[in-house]
Amino acid sequence: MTTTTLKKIAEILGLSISTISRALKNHPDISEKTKQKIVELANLLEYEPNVNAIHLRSKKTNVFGLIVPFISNYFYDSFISAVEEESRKNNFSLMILQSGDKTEVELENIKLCRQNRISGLFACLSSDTKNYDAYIKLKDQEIPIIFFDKVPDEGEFNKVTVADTLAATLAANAIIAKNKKNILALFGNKNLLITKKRLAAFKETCNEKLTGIKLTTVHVSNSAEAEKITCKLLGKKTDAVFCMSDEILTGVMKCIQKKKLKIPIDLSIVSISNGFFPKLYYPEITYVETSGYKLGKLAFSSMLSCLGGSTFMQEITTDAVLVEGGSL
Amino acid sequence: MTTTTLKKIAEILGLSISTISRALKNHPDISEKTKQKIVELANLLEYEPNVNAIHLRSKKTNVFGLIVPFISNYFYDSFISAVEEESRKNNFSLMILQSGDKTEVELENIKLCRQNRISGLFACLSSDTKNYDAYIKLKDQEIPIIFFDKVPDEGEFNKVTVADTLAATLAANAIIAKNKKNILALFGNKNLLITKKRLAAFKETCNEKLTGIKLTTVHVSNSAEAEKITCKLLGKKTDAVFCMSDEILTGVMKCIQKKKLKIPIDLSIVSISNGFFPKLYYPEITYVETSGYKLGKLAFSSMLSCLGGSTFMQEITTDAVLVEGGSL
DNA sequence: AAATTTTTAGCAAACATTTCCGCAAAGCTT
DNA sequence: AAGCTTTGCGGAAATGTTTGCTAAAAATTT
Repeated sequence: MTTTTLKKIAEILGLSISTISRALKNHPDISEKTKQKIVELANLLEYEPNVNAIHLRSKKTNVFGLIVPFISNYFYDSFISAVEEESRKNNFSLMILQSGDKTEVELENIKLCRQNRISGLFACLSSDTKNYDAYIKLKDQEIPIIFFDKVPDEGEFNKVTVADTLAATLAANAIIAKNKKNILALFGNKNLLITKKRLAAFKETCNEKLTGIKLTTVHVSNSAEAEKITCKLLGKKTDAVFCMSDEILTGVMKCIQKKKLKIPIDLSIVSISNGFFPKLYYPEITYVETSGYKLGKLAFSSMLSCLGGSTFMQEITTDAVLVEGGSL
Repeated sequence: MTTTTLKKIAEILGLSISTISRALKNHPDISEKTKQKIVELANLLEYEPNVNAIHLRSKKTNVFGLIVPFISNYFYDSFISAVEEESRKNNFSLMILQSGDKTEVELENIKLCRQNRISGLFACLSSDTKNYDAYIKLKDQEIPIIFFDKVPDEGEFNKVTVADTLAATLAANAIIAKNKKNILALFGNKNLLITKKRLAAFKETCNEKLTGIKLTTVHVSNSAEAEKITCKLLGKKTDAVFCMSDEILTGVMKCIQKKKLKIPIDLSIVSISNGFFPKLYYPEITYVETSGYKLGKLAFSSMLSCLGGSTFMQEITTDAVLVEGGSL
């Protein structure tokens, strides 16, 4: 079965290609009678416009690129989910690429995006990406870029991020409000902006001198390490543990189960999270929600305003709210 | 900055477009000297072939469609991850679409795929999709389809599935080997083929008459329901719980935590799983691994052989192995 | 009835690429 | 040196769509 094209319809109806094209776009130049005939046949033959031809002619692809360290991830999959939803609603396609958190693959992905003449790019940096030339090149070609989550720490870019400072502050305040005095706080990769922000805000809010709190902070690079270090550092007097992320939370909770500690009697737990993992435990973990899904929606609307002509570069932040579980 | 095209290079060098095209493809017709000159300039101008033009001409897009109920899911995201990896390695692009487990959206997605003239489709059915006409239409257009996970229960299609029967059998055998006599087994949506297979195999392996096992089976539709029903049905004598999926496992485990049961002393747990969630708990849950990642790799190689000309329709199954945790 | 406007539809170019032909010049064989 | 082959490159068509321009036919106004 050959696919239906404008040409084919034109030949059958003895009309010109341009007439068919106009009729299907409801152009006023074509009479109602002709239009009807054409639309009918097009439906019958299940005509689908060839996007490649359209893109070629219009020099617009209506395809977005999306680069993410890993698809299979607590946070990114919900971000992707949101962007996919919006893309479909707005007649865009989505090309999703994962970098494996490696700069070299990230660069390769950017190249792929350029080859595909994407209309815009959603990008999350790999942990060790420090050079933004490839992105600047895209900008020079007037391809809008929305950075999310892990964003460049310098340069004029559009960024959407979760409310790192606010989230950490809310978490710390919640802990302080419960009069906890000996806090173990676990953070991720210390090079990441996201870590720096959360750490700074948490520390400042605890303000040890003022509150009389003893705060122990530590950096871990994955869940297993979080488990190990928690088991090691958890002292008799520790009365609260703060987890910067879901990955850390899962490690900490494994240690808690191992030590058979009663939450929240023996110990309080508070996390910053997307919201899924805290609900896995009983009692459910109290957390500050930073939603990947919301961030995705935000990123998309940001993209649309870029396409709409806005050249205003800014960093937008989602909100963060404390969700009470039973762990505090 | 305008983008570089063959035409542009041709004009600068005073050569014809076809010469440029051939040179960049290392065609023997072009002399080494000319080739070198052309390649040099192309690199300098950062020439990237326009995929739309290529696809238009070749009538091949090298784009795969992938339809999945949800991106943000225990299983599918690892499947997607594998397919994305392979696609990139093999110079294909991937268009990922989620159906929200709704047949109507699934149909819309298929339409999108047709519009984009995809070279092949990876599809997972929505729970209540019973009509395969849209897929048959694709097949008629000679677009290969690889169904995965939730596959049609009739018709000539390519399917890749996890080893449902084997997995359930392995799990049951592991439980029997430990001499458990009173098993609670939780299964998902009873309309799904995957559920039917696992249920049948599990039941058969337990063979109550022969083994003297008391088996209680129940269907739940989500994690919360799994939790509730476990809390309700878990009797004093129950010595093992089987979970058909990760989603069910998380619900069951929440109940376990609530009841403060000691695993595996008070109760044994065995699950069929992708492998991530069992490692969240302490002790880690013993599970039969059915990897979404492996399934993705399998689906992709299946797709490649379809593109290679194989018209042989078959159902392929990944293997399944028991991974010992400490819950049995 | 002639002139003008409106309606309706076709022509052709352009988007970037590939590839089948064709053709001239150079090299080769007798 | 006449015929033959090889080398190196260009012309043009084709892929499916859109759109500015043009033009015939119909409807309307003088």
